[in-house]
Amino acid sequence: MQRNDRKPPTIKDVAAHAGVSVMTASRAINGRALVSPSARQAVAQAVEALGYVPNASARALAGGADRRVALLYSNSTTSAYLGELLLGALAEAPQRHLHLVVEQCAPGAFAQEIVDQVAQAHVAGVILPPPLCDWSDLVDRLSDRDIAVVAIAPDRDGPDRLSVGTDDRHAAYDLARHLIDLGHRRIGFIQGNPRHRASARRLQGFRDCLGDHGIVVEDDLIAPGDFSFRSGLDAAEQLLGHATPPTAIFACNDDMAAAAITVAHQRKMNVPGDISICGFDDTPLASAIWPALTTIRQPIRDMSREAIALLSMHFRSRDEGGDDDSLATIRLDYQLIRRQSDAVPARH
Amino acid sequence: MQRNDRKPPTIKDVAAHAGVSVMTASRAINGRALVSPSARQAVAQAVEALGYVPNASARALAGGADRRVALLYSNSTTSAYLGELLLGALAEAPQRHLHLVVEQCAPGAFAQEIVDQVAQAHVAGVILPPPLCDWSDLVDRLSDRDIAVVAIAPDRDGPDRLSVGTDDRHAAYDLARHLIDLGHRRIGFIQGNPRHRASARRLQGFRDCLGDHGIVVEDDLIAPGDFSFRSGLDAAEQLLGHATPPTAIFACNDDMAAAAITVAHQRKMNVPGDISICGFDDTPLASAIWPALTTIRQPIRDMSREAIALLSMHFRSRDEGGDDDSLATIRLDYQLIRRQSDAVPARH
DNA sequence: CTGAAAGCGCTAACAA
DNA sequence: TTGTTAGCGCTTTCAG
Repeated sequence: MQRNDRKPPTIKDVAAHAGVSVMTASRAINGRALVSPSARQAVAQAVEALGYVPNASARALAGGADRRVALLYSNSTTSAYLGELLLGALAEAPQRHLHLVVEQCAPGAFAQEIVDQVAQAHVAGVILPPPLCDWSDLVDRLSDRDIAVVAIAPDRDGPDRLSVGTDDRHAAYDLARHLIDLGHRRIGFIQGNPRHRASARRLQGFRDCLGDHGIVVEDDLIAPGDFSFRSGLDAAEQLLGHATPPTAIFACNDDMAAAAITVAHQRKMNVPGDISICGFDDTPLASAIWPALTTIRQPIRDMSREAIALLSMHFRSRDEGGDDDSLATIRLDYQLIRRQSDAVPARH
Repeated sequence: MQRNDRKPPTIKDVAAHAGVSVMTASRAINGRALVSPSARQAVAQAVEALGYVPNASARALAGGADRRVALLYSNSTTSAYLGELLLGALAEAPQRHLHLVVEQCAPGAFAQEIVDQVAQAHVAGVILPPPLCDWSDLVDRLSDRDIAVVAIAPDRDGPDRLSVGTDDRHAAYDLARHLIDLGHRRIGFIQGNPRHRASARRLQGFRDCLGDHGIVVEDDLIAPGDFSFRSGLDAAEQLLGHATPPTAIFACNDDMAAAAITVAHQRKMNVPGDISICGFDDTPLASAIWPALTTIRQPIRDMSREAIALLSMHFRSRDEGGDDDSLATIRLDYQLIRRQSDAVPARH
């Protein structure tokens, strides 16, 4: 039961223990070339024996390569989403020699104020989760100041900007496909907030899938919504009150799916026996309710991880190749999470 | 539209700009004593003019005072909770000159493994959210290794350990009081998971309050639960199926309160017209459903903020006073969030 | 009250 | 393949 040492070992201790110079130790530790296998191994053993952990501050200071990057969030970012983003970013940043700072932008602030705030923090780049990433005035001003921007799941992406996201259309297609594979033919759809472009993309995926399977999409079965539980209630009433109600409902997010379940229960319908209901996003709500929702999970944590990686690569290429802007869009895989809210349709 | 400078200004630039030595600048910036008002002001102006931001790495390296502290979480910590904890800790840590690292402990790991992992990271202290903070084997082993531990909302606290939390009993008392003030006399209670001591404390607060107002607590009106939505469904059925049902329900968390609302709706009852329903914790669910829940909010973000502060003070006193362990328990204020799920009872 | 010198732990750059 | 020299930006001595 070894006690916590007063002073943690430094690279000097490692070098001494391994019988090499500090520089060789440094090189070995960082896995650089130009180190003999024997020296490499000796250092590795010393590190192990001493329980050496590099001092990040010293490393950053000496390397000069420590850059600050900010994760900016607004008060409309839910803490669950933010939590995931933070975990991904916090895990990746040290490995990329980036120092992460987290900043909240004041509610109702002007773009210029936010830019000033960020600039004052001397960050070289910012990660912008929605809805900030879709605030073009903000993004433009940041770019004008020479601050790199990575958008997380933006409404619009393209080769002219750094972004990471998932393919909403494709995910919606897959979820619809899942329902069709179960045997459903009449499928109701609850739309998301029309102001979010993701809504349109999810609907598009849904439509494409039904079309590809030769199913005609009735307008009556596409109900409006805005992502709120409340709107899901109304939409579900419309769908389930239909003369020939659907055997499945595809809600554009989990909240509205939960609302649909509530309405189904009010109407004494069994979920999923009488009606299958699927959500989107895999929020905590999805597994908090009964029946738990079959839904689509976005890899939020991976997104921020990739965002950090993207920034790191961007800085590197900019430092080296001059103005070589290797802008990129990373597309991550979503996941269909199957739970208990879907089943084969009841035979009539 | 000033461009982002290649190199951020250093303390040297500030000193030069202010016409003083680097040392005076340093002292002024850190608000130390022994600096003439004139020098202090000159430095302040220089900082302002140059947009100087101290380099945290350099500061930590030189000061030698950079300590690492870990926020340890298990996979049973929800991301919303974790997100709040992170925001608080990330905001406070830099100010206290502490470097925060975030570590997940592997699911199913033994206490010893987790301790080894933490020890390898060379942290001087850890913040333990529930349920980790109630794992006494883990806490003991950490202490044995001379690693300071701050428990967040532990089941059991006392003068022998560092902890921060809220007064569950008191909060429950207040919420019950709120219902009584509205005019309710028959109040149902849905218990939390009996394995969490918070459940017992909430029930105690509820009982105490009713007792203080001369209301007899019928055993029939105390329904079992375990914090899950599912259990809330059963409990609400029991309560609302009672020969003389209560006019209000106090659920031990939001999930169960949401379940109670679902059941009430199934029974064609109006919430809050026919029955008031309150939750606890103010999770995102509370405002995602209709009617939005009146509930108790725990200041999670402040808890982690205080936890960092506690660690900082602990280190300081230990460094100075030798083995002076000024252990402390911080109790934060909760907040009663009034939304739309409660009202005065209907006249019969 | 102020400043000069030294060094925190590490890694560029150079030399050997 | 290695070691040496310098210095990152800041703060701690300790002397003015």
